[in-house]
Amino acid sequence: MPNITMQMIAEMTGVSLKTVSRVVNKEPGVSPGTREKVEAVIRQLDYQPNPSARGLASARSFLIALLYDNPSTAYIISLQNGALAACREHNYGLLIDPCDHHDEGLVSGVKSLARRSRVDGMLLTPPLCDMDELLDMLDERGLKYVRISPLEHNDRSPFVYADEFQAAYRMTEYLISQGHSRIGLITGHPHRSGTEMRLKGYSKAIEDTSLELDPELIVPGDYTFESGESGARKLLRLPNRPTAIFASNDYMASGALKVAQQMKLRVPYDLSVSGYDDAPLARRLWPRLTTVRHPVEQVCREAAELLIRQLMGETATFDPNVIHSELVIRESTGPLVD
Amino acid sequence: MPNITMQMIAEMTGVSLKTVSRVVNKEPGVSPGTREKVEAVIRQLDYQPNPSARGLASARSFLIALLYDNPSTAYIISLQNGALAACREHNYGLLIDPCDHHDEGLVSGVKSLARRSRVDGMLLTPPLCDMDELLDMLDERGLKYVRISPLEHNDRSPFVYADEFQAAYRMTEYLISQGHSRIGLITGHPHRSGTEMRLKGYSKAIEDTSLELDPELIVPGDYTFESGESGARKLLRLPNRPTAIFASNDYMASGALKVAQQMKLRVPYDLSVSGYDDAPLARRLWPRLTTVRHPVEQVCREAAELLIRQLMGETATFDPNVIHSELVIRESTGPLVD
DNA sequence: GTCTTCATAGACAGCGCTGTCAATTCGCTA
DNA sequence: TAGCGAATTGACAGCGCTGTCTATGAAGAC
Repeated sequence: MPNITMQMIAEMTGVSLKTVSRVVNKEPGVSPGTREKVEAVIRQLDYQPNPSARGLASARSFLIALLYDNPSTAYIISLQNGALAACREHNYGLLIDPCDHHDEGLVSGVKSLARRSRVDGMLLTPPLCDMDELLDMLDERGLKYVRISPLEHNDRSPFVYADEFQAAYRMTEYLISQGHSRIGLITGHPHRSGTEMRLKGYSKAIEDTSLELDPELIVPGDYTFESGESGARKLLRLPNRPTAIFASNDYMASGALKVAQQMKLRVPYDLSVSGYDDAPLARRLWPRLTTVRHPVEQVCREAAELLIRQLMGETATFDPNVIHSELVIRESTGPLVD
Repeated sequence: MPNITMQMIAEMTGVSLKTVSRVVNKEPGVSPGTREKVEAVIRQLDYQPNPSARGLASARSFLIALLYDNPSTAYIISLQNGALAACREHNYGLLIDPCDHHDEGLVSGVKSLARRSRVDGMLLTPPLCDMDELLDMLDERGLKYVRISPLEHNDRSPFVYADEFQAAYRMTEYLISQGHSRIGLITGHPHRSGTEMRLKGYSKAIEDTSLELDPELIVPGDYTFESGESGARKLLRLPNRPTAIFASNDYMASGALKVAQQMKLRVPYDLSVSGYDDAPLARRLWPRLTTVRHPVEQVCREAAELLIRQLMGETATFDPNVIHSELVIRESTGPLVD
């Protein structure tokens, strides 16, 4: 059985090729009656347009690329799932491309990808979305792109991010509501997006509740398990140690958990520990981590939607696209219990 | 600057369009001199053939799909990286498609993907590679596919797998060499590939060392953390408890670790625990897990190579493609110490 | 020197669609 | 009832390649 073509649909319906094309692409200028007739035949034969022919004739590929450089597999998979959802909806293809932002050849590598694959647009994730060199190249080539959780909320291109400030604020507020007045914070990697927003959310919540914002209680981390350990150790050795630790991600929180266990502190009775991201790990630890569900998938989905809509001709919107995060309360936090 | 086309290369070199095409596709029938001249111009202009045009003219898409249905993000990413490596080498595109093998519409979903995207071939991962219905559909449509770690090593299609039998054998042998004579095994999910090979490797190693193969020491698991916990609990409550536990994957090993800690058993001094897969988790636990590095990436890379070579016209090879695994000795195993 | 053979090269017709522009029809108005 | 603009439809020329077939020229056989 040969593949079904537009020509065949046209002949069967008794209209011209072009009219079928109009129906398939939901273009205007087709009477409702004709449209319906054509659609019926299309459904009946389960016609699928040939992407190569479409691409050749219209000088587009109906492909977008997702560029990432992140060590966390769970994060990448979430991104992908989000992007895939949007792609499926609009019948776009998704090409994935792992990058290394330390690589000198990154920009030329991406350029070469763009030339080879002829993708119509790109989704840039941290830290790639903050590399000016890369953005310059894309601008130069006229490639559309959407940034995901960029550090800079400028209007260089559309971008999407989660309300990490607000989420951190609410987490801190929650810990305070559990009776904690000395809450330690282990910050994230200084050059990563989110780090600052999480810190600011924490600080603002402390201030708003007129607790003391003790700089001793804020220790640096870098999102690794090890930095969580050392951060927690530092906090727990303080003369007046905190009764709760808010780690800026779940890996660091699990490091904190380990230290607490080593110091014979019972979590949550002697110490509350909370994380951020709701990584799979958060549910596997014991006690399970109270954390923030970082809506990575939705953020990426929204970004892909935005990109595709732009490619389909909508004018770019530079409104901030904020996705809402959610607190996940589990067993690693609670009031102090003797 | 308009895009460079074959026509332009042809004009610049003073040869015909078709000759350039021959050079680009490394077809025979071009004299070395001409070939070199054309290649020089191609390099100079950094010409990249238009995939849509190629696809349209040759009725191929130069795209392959990777289908997966697996909860482990690390596993998926490894698969992807392997497939991507092969694709990059041969200038193929990779489309990824997460599936749900419980979904009734799976087969028709994949069919629809194939029709929409026109992929030239597919990479099937467990458990999809063992769904006869799916394979039937692919055969019917004439789509080439390569199976990754299938349960059945038949010659329905080429397939690639890792030497899990051998790896489990060597792990068991290693534990015996550390002085353990009662080694518990927590098996994997009964319907998953690998499970049986790991079990058989264990059994054979025990027999070959003329130790007693005690059925009490083999407890069922299903690759989840929880089943690791309950399996370990069962083993450690045995009157004559094992001094080493070999869990069929790292999640279950981490469950065993937790139980050991709860029972105040010092790992590895009172109990050795080993896993399988070398998941990221294995390095994050304390003590770090002795495990087997499951060469997922290489397996998938090999599979993609095989598929692409087939698509490029090589006749299918049904030789078993076995990829070698490696033992990773860390701190969770060792001889007993009082 | 002619004839065959082979390696090399080019001409040409699409692949299945979209964009442009021209043709046709329809609903009204005057 | 002619006339007009808007809505609807279709004809046609490519998009940039590949596959098929034919042309050219040089080498070798006789």
